Amino acid sequence: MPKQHLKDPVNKHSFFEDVWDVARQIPKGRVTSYGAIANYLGTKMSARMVGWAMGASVQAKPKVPAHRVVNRVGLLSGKIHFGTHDEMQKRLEKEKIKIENDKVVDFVKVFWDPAKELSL
DNA sequence: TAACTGACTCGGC
DNA sequence: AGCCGAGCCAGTT
Repeated sequence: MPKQHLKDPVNKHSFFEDVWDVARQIPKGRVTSYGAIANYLGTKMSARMVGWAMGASVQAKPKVPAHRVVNRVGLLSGKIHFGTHDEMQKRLEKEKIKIENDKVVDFVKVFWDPAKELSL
């Protein structure tokens, strides 16, 4: 993870802020994918950076619901980055999102696409 | 400085 | 239907 450099990516408008801004708009009880966010930002090929930005979301001032962001198949690929591998699942279940075998049940139903929801 | 890695995704075989 | 390789951006080694 990035050390505290002189210029904090948090205060600086960057790709991170955009990702976090979108992630913060994810409705409760819904989830989205890294690719969906990347696509909304216009960099669909860089879905990796979205996930990487999520890793940096811990330093985001307004907390970012990173637990609502999963990979394209609804797999909780980033659960290990929540301290304990149960944290992400617990948070999702708290929002009435069922998790089965580290996957989001009814992923299609709870899926929230920023490119469609926010471009209205 | 160059090479590797990663909370991803898509297309080809 | 499942496995493999390529592209992406930034930070780390």
